[in-house]
Formats: sequence, C-alpha cells, structure tokens
Amino acid sequence: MTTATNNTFEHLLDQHHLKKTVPRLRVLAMMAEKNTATSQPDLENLMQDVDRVTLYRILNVFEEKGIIHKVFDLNGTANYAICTSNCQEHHHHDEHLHFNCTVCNNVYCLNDLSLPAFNLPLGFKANGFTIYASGTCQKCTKK
Amino acid sequence: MTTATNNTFEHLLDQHHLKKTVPRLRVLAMMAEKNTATSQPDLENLMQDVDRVTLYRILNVFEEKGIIHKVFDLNGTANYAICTSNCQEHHHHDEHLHFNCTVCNNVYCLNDLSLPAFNLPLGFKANGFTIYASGTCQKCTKK
DNA sequence: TTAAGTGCAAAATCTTTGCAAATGT
DNA sequence: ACATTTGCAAAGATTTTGCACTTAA
Repeated sequence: MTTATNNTFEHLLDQHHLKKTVPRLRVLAMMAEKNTATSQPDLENLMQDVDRVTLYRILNVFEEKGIIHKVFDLNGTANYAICTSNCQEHHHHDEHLHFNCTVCNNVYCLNDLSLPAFNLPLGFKANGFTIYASGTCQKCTKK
Repeated sequence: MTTATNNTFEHLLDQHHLKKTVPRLRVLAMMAEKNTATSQPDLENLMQDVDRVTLYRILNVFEEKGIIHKVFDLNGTANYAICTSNCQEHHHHDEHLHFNCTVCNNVYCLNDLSLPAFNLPLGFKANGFTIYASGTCQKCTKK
C-alpha cells in the first residue's frame, strides 16, 4: 500500500548491515504491498520457493534489527509488519493500535490513531505498550 | 491471591455443566493462588502427574466456557488467568490491562484500572479490546 | 576471497487426534 | 449404567540446529 521502491528496501538493509539478498528483498516487498500485517503461514505460501527455515531466520533478524515488528493474532499466530519509524535495534516503538478482524483474521496496524494515556499501579514501569482490539474491519463489517 | 475456596471452583464447574474432576479442580486452584497469569509450560511443570494432553483439553474447554482467558506474552506463549466476571460462553470481556514484565516474564492482569476510550477509523467495529504494556513489574523495578 | 546467507536433512518441540480405560453423576 | 473425561500412543505441525554449498561485497 505504501509506495516503497526497491531502493528503499536496499537502503534499509544497508542501514542495518545486512546483505541485500533476493529472499530478504522479497519479504520486504510482500509486506509493503499490504496494509495489514502478514502472518508467517501467509508468507510461506507467498514465497513457496524460499526455504521455510530461511524465512524464520529472515524474520528473526528483521525483528532484532527493528525493521519489522511482530504481533500475535487471536490464534497466537505471529504476524509481521514493517515498522513505520523510530524502531531501534532491540527496542521497538510500535505504540499503535492493532486491530484483529474476527472474520477475515487480518491484523491492521493503525499507526495514525492518537492513543490515550493510562495509569499503572505503583511500581510498574512501562517501556512500551499497544492497544489490541478485535472486531470486524471495514470490509467485513458491511454485509 | 484470591481467597477462593474449593467450593467456589466446584460451583463454577457446575455452572458450566462440567464434571468436577481432580485435574480440573487443580488447574483452577493453581491459577487462583497466583496474582499473575500462568503460562502453559508453567502449568505443565506444576502438574507433572497430569497428562499434557489433558491439560490442553482442560484449558480449551475453560476458555470456550469463559472460565479463563488467554493472553499471549512477549514470546507468543499462551498464558491463562481466571476471568474475574462477566465472561460468557464464546464471548470474553477481558477489557483490562495486561502487563508483561520483561525481566521475570510474568503477565499481570490489572483488572481495577480504569481504561481510557479511543477511536477507531471509519468502518472498524470493535467488540473487545485489551491494552498490553511491557516493562518492569513491582518486584523487578527495585534493584 | 571470505564472511554472511541459504537450503537441505534431521532433531527437538509443540499441538492435535483416536481410542480404550477410568471417573463422576 | 452412561456419558464425560482422562491417559497413552501416535500423527501432524511448528520451530530449531548443524553443516555444506552459494552468494553478495
């Protein structure tokens, strides 16, 4: 959905001292062309010819480096989406709303929503949070 | 942490037309005596003599019936906690804050916190939500 | 040329399924 | 006595590990 060029991706990999390999670029391309997070099983299907183990490894480095972030959907399946901004290595800032549609099961990362503050009990120190809502998305609410 | 008697549990099982078996009562007792959600691996350790498959089945019925609810921690591991109130069969209302400590990995269900409202984009209809924060808990914040 | 990344085979885990024996009502 | 629930064995799925071959720099 974003108009990210292949150059953007290559730059991204450079930034994190990762080699620009074919499988990695394809993973980034796949994720960028959707407006929802992509589940690992989905990725596997979309990239039949890439070894499943390779996919695991790619997703792991990407997450460590802060290139993508991981969300678990209602079934506990890992879904991945490209981080929009300010994610550093080993410290994600994906403080947005994750919306999981109970019909199509898509996970939307609603980045532009302004999130309200909330209080924590004494002694708790949060360094990150996400609001996680489930229901029906635009498409599935209709009929 | 709650002072739930064994009678409470038996009543709970009755309510949902489930037989009051030893493994089921023990699962409820284990969960009730902690103030954090319990991970499936933890439960397995605590209940060595109960078959792992039985545990899967117990957790599944309990969740379906709305007796417990499931939260995924930062590692994607399922954690379970007894529902405090108004959970109906197939429709949970666990709209509280889940706090996952990055040090001890405990998941706290902070039920008494008043949660702020938030808006969704046009077309999205939420029927449930939870705020999910990570950081350090009371114990681990100290030193 | 060589360090990093991939693919394949195999191990280790985790989850589900089927069925006979045990248990609660 | 009968329907549920459990335990065990075994199948299926997911995730990790080791190592030789390939690729990007």
